Amino acid sequence: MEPIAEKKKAIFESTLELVRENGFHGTPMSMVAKHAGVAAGTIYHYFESKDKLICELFCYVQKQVISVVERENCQTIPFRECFFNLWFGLYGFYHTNPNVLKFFEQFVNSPFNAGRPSLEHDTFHQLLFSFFERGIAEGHLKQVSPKILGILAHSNIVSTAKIVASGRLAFEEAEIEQIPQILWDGMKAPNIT
Amino acid sequence: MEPIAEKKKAIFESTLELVRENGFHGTPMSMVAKHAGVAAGTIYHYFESKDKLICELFCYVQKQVISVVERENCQTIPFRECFFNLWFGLYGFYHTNPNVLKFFEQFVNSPFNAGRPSLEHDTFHQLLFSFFERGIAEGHLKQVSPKILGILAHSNIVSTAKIVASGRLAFEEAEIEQIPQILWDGMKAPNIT
Amino acid sequence: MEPIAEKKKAIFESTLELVRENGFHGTPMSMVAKHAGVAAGTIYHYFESKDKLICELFCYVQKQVISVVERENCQTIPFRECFFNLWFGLYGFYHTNPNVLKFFEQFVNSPFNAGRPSLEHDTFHQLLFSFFERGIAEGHLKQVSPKILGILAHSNIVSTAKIVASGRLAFEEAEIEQIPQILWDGMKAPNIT
Amino acid sequence: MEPIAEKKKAIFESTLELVRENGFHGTPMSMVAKHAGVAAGTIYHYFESKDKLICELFCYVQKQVISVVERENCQTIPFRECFFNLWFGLYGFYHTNPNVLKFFEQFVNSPFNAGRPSLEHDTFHQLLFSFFERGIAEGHLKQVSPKILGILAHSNIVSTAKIVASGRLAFEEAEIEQIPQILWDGMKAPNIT
DNA sequence: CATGAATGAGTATTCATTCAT
DNA sequence: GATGAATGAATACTCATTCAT
Repeated sequence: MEPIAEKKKAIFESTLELVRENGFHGTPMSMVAKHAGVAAGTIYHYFESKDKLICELFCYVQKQVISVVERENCQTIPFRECFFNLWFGLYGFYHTNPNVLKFFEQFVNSPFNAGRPSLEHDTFHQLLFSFFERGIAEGHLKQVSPKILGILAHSNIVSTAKIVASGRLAFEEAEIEQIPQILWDGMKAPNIT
Repeated sequence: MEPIAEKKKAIFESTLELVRENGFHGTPMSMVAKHAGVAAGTIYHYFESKDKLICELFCYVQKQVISVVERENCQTIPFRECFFNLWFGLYGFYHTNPNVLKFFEQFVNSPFNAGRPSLEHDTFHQLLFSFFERGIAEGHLKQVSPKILGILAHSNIVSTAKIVASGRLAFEEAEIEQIPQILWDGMKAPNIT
Repeated sequence: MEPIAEKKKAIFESTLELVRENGFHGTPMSMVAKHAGVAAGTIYHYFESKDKLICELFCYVQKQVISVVERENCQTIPFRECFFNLWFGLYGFYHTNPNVLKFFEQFVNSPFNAGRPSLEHDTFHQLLFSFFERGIAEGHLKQVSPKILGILAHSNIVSTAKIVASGRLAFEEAEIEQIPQILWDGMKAPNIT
Repeated sequence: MEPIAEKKKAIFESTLELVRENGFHGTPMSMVAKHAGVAAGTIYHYFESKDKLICELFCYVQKQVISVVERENCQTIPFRECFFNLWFGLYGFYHTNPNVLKFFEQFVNSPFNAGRPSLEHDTFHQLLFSFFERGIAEGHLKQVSPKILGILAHSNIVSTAKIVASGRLAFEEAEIEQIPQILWDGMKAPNIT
């Protein structure tokens, strides 16, 4: 896998930042070009259109999220510990990369997201689902569709990161740590601690 | 409270539907006008700009959500039952009004949402937070910030409704019913059933 | 001649004031309506269009100017005195009615002025020209076309009033009084004082 | 001083001509674009808005007028001769460039002219005023504020050019030549010819 | 007479995209 | 590859005018 061209990366990062601040519509190609230090036309060497740029950026960013999941999802570690690692791993990633978080949320709720494959066929969700399958199979979790558990867990992480990032609700560190606990208590099989 | 003018309502409803399908940017005023059966200029009698239209629509729609919360949040009913009523009430509302759900999500993640008041000062969240305060005070829930519980519960409802509405994951009715149970189990105080 | 209807006059005066501040284009009918305290539709009872309103206003205002000329242009008074009376009469009128001055200037230089009759057939200029005809006939003025003298005198008055009104050049009262003297010295026949 | 870009000049000239015929408001950007042979968007590469275009055009045109004054205002030529050169120089310029004359008059009386510097700080008027200062200092002119003389002289030239251009008063060449003479006779010191 | 909601053609401006250099 | 001037379709918004009440 060849490393991403210097300029291509600059375009990605600029778009990410600008979309966070201004939204898709508030981010003209000319603005991306200027911020990335390239000419407007240059963007069209790397991306055939603005839509394509946005979609490729989504994939680029999703790969980062996937690598977080892959890092934390370790079969040799006890499931409970793994669950918390995953929660904090993803939360930490979104917390450290608020641009990504904001871009993701905008993308998911935009018409861009229309043509995407069903969740079953998307690597990120496959990983997520299989993680919860393990938990169920090993008897740690309730007998509930792993897909449901995956969605709930991820939305829980995302909404925590969003609310912290928005700064519209003051939180203490300690309070945040209670959140994955709540999630675990809700999902865990009755006989598990 | 005077009833909303006929045309104003038509504009609201058209916007809601069109924004769902096309997003903010994909919904020109001319399209709203045509769909609502009014002239383009007429919209500007009721709303001073597109931005204002969007923001007022948000308020209009949020009032509907608030009325759902008010309906279900009944002090005389045992808290546990009330919790499930609230969950299903909101879920049902979003499920029946997918336009609202989609509009909300787009709005919340858009630059429009910038100038809004902090969550503490918004009626919907106040109601939500006070509901969970009651649960904590009565000893049904864990000793966790009611704000956190409110946000988690609402994001749980929204993501459930979203995933069902997206049709990108097949669900059975019965599976959905497990979700508020998971949430309850996670939030409830240790000694409560 | 019936007196002008109450509302018609209010519309005239509002237009005069608003056009002075904002120009023709910057003065929508709705703004005139509001300022005059009438409904937008009402204006169309009195004037068939905005263009007509502007043109009628020009006539309305020109009558005021004409009455100034008629007042000062007195055959029984010596010409020289009459000349200075006329100069100060018109200057005083424009100075006291800066709205009129500004409106006039805008009108004269606008496309509205296109369809107007040649100066020979316009009452104001007829009066002006005949005043200077007298001065020439009586031997007070140079043997120059009275039309030229009329135009020069009026433009002299107008530019004096404009520069004072603009406030962009500080003047003392005494300085202004020198101006008609300059004009008189320029126009008077060589042997006249 | 780099030469003005080809297209920028075409836009200037087109605007000048069209504004003369139709006024500011009657001259949409699309019309300017078509007349200048460029796309509508191109105008916005050179001028950030219609207002800016108008204001820059004013400066562009004023420079032409200034160069006429500079050409005629020659210290080595006797003042009286210089005066007539200046009068005919400016008159000739306005007569040959009726677009400029009309544009100027419209501009000066429009709201655009609001934010302009006081006359003392505008190059054109500075030149004009210093010309008359010389005349006073050398004893050719009456002891009157040079600013007043400058304004009167210029308005005299402009109104002559306007009335000729309007075609609403028939003139013979010889009659026009009497006008600067009238002006000179009015301004000159008593003992001067 | 008076109103003001409604109309819709018209306008300034933006911005994704192209292409000659 | 890289540039950025040029394009022109698309869009928010204005405002003169109409007409049902």
